Amino acid sequence: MNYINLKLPDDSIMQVKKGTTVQEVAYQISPRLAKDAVCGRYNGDLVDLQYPINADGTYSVVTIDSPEGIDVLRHTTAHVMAQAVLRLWPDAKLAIGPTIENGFYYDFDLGHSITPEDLETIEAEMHKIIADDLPVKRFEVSKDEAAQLFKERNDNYKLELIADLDNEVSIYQQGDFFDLCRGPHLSSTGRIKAFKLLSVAGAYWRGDDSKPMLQRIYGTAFFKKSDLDAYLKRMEEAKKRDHRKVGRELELFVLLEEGPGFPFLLPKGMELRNTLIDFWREEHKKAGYLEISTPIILHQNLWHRSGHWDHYKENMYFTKIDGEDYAIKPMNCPGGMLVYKNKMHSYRDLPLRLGELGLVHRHELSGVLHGLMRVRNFTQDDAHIFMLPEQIKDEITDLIAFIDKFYSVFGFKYHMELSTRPENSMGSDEDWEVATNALKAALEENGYEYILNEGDGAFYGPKIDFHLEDCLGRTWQCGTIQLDFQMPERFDLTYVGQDGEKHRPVMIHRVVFGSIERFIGIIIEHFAGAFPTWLAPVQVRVIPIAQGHHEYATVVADQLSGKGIRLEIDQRNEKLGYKIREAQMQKIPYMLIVGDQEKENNSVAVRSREEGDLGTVSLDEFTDNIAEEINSKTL
RNA sequence: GCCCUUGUAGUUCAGUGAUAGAACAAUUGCCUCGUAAGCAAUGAACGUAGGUUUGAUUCCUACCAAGGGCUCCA
Repeated sequence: MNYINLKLPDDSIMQVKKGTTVQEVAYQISPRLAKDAVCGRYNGDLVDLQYPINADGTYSVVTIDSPEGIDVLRHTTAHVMAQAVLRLWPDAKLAIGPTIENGFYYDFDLGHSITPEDLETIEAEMHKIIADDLPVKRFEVSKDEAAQLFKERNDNYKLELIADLDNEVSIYQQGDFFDLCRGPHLSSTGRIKAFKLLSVAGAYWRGDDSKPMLQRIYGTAFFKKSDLDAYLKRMEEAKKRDHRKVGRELELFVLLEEGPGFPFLLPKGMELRNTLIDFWREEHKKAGYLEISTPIILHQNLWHRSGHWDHYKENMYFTKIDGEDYAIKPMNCPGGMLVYKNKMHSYRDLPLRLGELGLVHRHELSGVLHGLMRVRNFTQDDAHIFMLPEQIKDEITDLIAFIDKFYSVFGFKYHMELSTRPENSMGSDEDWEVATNALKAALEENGYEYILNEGDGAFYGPKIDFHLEDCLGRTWQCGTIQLDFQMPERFDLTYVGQDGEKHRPVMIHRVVFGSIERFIGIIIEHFAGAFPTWLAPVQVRVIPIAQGHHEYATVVADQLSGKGIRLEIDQRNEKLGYKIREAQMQKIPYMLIVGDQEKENNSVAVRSREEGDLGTVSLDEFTDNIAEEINSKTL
């Protein structure tokens, strides 16, 4: 009898008979482990439970509570869904069916348009397949054999996939269904306990808009019903704080048919925006920035010169003035270049930091517009920093700390990504290398962790992007630092060095919020509309109990607004409970209830949005407290 | 831009081949009120343009807009 040695995760060696399956090994370690086993990891590769181990190697069990385990479950669920779809519509052709972050999808090509109602029918069919507890089997075949199989099913998508593969191809089969798949899979369909089909959507074959449009069904699956329910509940939560819904309810902004992708900010949204901008200006002044403003419409020659005509034309809007061609700016940089060129600069002036809250317009495809998150015009909190080459690293180091300061105020966590040279870009390889290395050095020498995105840079230079994470764990790209050797070259920017000669400065483009509008959308969802007091468009609502208290309410209001506090008085002829409910729904941080007692003692009864009735304090005390809260930007 | 779904009052949602209904909001009146909805009355809508039909908000077509999706490779 042959024995083999398996190295387990705790570095111990286990001896088993040659040919023992992954499942059996797990059972020998512990029956409990075998019960929770989804598949195994043998010599680093994921393998099915039925996989027989024939040689020494490392071994570990993948269980239902690991990310890989859930992935396998979802993958098998995708196969079951494909099987159900084929039973219902035998002429369907299968494209791809991978797992994604929170579930899976499968793309189909079929004549019938799948409707949301069909999802229930498909689910019912899937439940039958699960109830039958069909064993899932793996076969390894040659490419030609595989091609033969899918030719019979007339499935040109799979044939295309097979053509791209190496010699050995694996097929998974359950009942009458088989699919091309790398695996691994659950051992049988009965192990699927909790799944749900979520939506149908169109998707191009291989994401290419010149290829046929397929029908994609999204779904998700979990090992426990309670996990599925928790996931669905989290989705509901996210829906409740959707910035489009909250923005309407709190009267922050609107999007109208008259301006698709062009948001209107309402008075309260404008308060929010102005508060953000005040904060931005204050910090930028402290950090040595000067502020400029450049025109929205500029002559087309400028855009030829900047390279936008060649690289960004598709996203730009154009207009004619006095017979000349003009363009509406999609970016602020060319205007910034002209400001720099307006006078001579000495090396002593550098780094020169020019900030601009610039309104840019970009033509985005109609199908991608989304609330404030994806729009056709937005305000960038831009800045262009001109400096000596030897100042790059320090400047970037300072910038990272600067951006960090902003995000901390909102309680956002974030991570950074470094993007390198894309196709269709400008400049020499050497410039790109120098620029990329400077960014890398600033990150690495300061001990920052980052993700590398090859080929994802801007057309004029590499960049560091900041992805912040909101309270639901979703990430949003906001800040970015982009190094640019091209623009100074194209605009022939110079400074006079110590030697009295002209030299070429290096430039950084950077934003902190990214788009002010989008940042507003993000914080709406992050705070679910319940903004910290310093940001809240209305910080206090004074609520007189009855009409006899209106006069004192005005006294209270005058004192507070004298300190710059934003407030409203609710003088409607309604009951106290009614007014409180409404203020509560408007998520106003503080309600000040004033009646006879308060009037007598020059006090206010404070009710907080979060904690309810806080009791009575003197008007002066409340004024001091809230001023301090606003000043410190307490979360 | 492309695919699917959806457009009814300020908002959320009913509904019908012939008279379009509710709740909340708004306005007005009554109640003068102590911590999440007092009572009543009133005004207010079928996205746009064609077509089918005796008759269309409803069925059909086009357009406009909104929602989901179009990177995550068997």
